[in-house]
Amino acid sequence: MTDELSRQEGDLPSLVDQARVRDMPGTRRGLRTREALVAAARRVFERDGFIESRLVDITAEAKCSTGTFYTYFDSKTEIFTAVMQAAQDDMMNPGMPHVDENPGNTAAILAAGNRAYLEAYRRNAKLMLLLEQVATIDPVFRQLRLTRSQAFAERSARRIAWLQRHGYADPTLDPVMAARALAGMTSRMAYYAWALEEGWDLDEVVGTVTQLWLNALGVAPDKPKSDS
Amino acid sequence: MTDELSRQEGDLPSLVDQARVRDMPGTRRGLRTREALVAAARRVFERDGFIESRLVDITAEAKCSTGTFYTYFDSKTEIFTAVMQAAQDDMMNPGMPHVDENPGNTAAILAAGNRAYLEAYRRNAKLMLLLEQVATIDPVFRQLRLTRSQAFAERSARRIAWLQRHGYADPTLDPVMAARALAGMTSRMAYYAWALEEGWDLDEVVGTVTQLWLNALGVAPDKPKSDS
Amino acid sequence: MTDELSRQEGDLPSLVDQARVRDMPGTRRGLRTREALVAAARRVFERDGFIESRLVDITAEAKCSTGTFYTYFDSKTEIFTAVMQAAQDDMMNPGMPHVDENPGNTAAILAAGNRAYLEAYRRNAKLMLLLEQVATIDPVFRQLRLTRSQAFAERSARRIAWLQRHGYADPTLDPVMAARALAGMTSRMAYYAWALEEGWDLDEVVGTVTQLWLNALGVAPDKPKSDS
Amino acid sequence: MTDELSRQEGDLPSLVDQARVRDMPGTRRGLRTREALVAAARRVFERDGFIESRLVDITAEAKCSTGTFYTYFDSKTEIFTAVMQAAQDDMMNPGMPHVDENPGNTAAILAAGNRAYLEAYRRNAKLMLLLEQVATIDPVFRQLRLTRSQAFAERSARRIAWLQRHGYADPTLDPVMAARALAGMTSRMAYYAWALEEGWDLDEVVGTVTQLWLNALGVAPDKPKSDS
DNA sequence: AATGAATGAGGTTTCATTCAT
DNA sequence: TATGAATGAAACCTCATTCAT
Repeated sequence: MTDELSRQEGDLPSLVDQARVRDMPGTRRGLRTREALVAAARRVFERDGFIESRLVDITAEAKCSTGTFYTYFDSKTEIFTAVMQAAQDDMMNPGMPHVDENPGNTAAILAAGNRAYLEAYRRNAKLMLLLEQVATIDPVFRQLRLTRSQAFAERSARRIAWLQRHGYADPTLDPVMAARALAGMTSRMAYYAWALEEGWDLDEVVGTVTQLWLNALGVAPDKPKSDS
Repeated sequence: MTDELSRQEGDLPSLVDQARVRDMPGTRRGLRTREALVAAARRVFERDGFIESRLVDITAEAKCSTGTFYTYFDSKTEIFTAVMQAAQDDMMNPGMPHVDENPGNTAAILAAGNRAYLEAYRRNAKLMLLLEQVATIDPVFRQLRLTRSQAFAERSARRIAWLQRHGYADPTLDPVMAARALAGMTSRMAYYAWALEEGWDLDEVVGTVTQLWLNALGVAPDKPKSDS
Repeated sequence: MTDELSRQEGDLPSLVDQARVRDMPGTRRGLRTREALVAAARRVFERDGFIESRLVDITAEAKCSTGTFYTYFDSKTEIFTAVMQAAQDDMMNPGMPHVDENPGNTAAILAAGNRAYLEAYRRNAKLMLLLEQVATIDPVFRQLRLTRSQAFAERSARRIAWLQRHGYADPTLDPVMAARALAGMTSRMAYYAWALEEGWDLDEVVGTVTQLWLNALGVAPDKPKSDS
Repeated sequence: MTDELSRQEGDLPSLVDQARVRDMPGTRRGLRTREALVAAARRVFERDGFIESRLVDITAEAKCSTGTFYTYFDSKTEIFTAVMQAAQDDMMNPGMPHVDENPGNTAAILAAGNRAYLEAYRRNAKLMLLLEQVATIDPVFRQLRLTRSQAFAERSARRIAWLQRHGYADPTLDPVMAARALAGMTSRMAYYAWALEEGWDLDEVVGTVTQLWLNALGVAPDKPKSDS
């Protein structure tokens, strides 16, 4: 039982696999131009949204010609993939501190996982909003998100089932559905907090969300459920 | 304590107020044309999405000319408002059965509220997906959704606070934030179930979600929390 | 044995069938605009060639906006089809005078057919050059020309076979291949005379071509071959 | 009276003169690169046509960079000239066997000339189609073809005039125009047979075409016209 | 002599909106 | 109130050619 809950919806584990990007340029100059384009695209996308942004805005921001864009990308969608790609490492490695994986420590484990996730979300809030938008338009990205959140839920589901089997969690819950629901709750809170509104206190969100997870699963702070 | 939890994110209480539509046509013929346009727009929007749909598709579907469209609406956004408007009644009146509002009956109340909400969502799943899309584009609709979910949360928050005050719910939770989180969880589950995937069993979803609400709030099935 | 030789390569009998044009506009105004576009396109095509001409040249010539073009045509190829369509009547009805279809009159029949064809070609020389160009680009038009010239050759072939059977023509010739060759000769002469060069005398061309047909087929001016 | 009829439209006698190519590269390496480019260009042109082919396709096929192209050629047109140039030898030396140039042998001479021409055409059919296309676009190549076919016609015309003067051919024909017509017929047959359709038997085509030449000119198989 | 990234003019196409009928 | 042709700004994309390395 390792970091089963340390990743949640919003990470981008499979973006690489599903939306292949074309071969990287061979020369150093080409690499610099490509990076400039990706950075420019991120700024423009975050500023104007995916739909409202124009390729010419991106090339202008990157200080290159429209033709150059097509040297590296085939479409707005493709450079969006590259932007997400570049942000992936940060989203994928939320810098979760080590926590003792002892079942009696479930509260701390969940807290750490949620904090890591929410912090990563906050760092990339504009990008997440962007992904939300693109997912409503492009079925590929919609499917991507779905697959990903299913994968996350599965891990949480395994942890929940384990807790249930050992008497640490409410045995009446369906582990898969509960996992989906709670992961969805967390991601939605992140969305409210940093994609839409601004300024909720991170600690407060972490505290509430973790508490709700614990309560919802029926995990007693320090002893197996069956003991009560 | 009335139906504080019976409405959740996804309803459209304030659509009328924020996105004004122009005056209704005077003649009977005009009324019919307008209705045909709204119905056609709903079909086209649901089929193609808001962005991908063209006014000419809508007018073709409504069997009228493009010019006629502008007799009744000023823009694509305006007819979208009208479509949402027309769907509002169903979304607003989820047909919730009467439930005894006794605090000891909290489980049944929450179950009924969740069921009503989820059923309404399922009936209007495509429209909800649509709203999701438009909200990512149009700040008016984004704000609308936010305001609405805040309003819902406030009602849930009041109920939670009431339960806490009377010893029926975990007193350590922030009622406002918990309300946002749990309402978000429910709406996200509805989104997964009927906007993205297909075929989850309604009863199961209702059961799981309600159980999670109850657990999360620490509501004992039949006795105040303080009694335990 | 009627006008078997009265049509040759260059006519457009099947253009209608193969490259369907979209429905005609309903209103008188629309009809006028469409006609203006087709007329403008013919002028521009004849002036600049198909490849070199731009849609904007056509719309400028027709004094309408670029958008209007797309109300009536989907592409440059489609309006080219329409231009050919419009020229078809003239090419199809070369105004051949009545000639006595008596076998002893073969020379006069061939002369009349060739004259009619060559005159029609001369009237539409620029258009024929254009078709030549488009045929080298677009397989549809290439196939069209091939099918058409095959059809023409078949008719000539029947006439030749008839002449052979009755002893009026060289029986050693393959009627089908001879027909293809002689029709090709005539069309090539028309091409040289009026598509590339300018100023060959029509009567001279008709005379030479007819004489070559007669000689080539071995048709004696006034008596069956077998009599010699 | 030498090989006056052994060359016809389709050969490229004057390509060198009219469309100058730049100086050959000095080094062996450069020569190899240039040759690779020309060979690649021929393949690409034959595959995609002149208009549809892109320089980048050619350089990719030649396994060199786009920049290198401009070391050897100034434009797409120029490399096309070079491709034709390279094919010229084959087209120019159709490998015509020696035939006794005795006037009584006219049939054999014509047959040999036609066969040599048609075989060369068949070997280079795709290239001829290509030339056809470029000629419709580029006035230089159009003029080239015209000049060439005029030159050929002149030679045939001289032979025809000679035959007429000595009573071997129909004296009523205009030798120049008849030559143009018959050469055009032959080239058109080659075009039908191997540029458009496929599978006509070479011997049949040679036989028919030669027969038509003989008949058309009124050349008796074995005796002067005046003897008949 | 070779490279290949950068350029940008030049084309095509779309579609919300207007307006004369 | 209804019509539907006309508009044209605004986006997209291509590719021959240049040029710094």
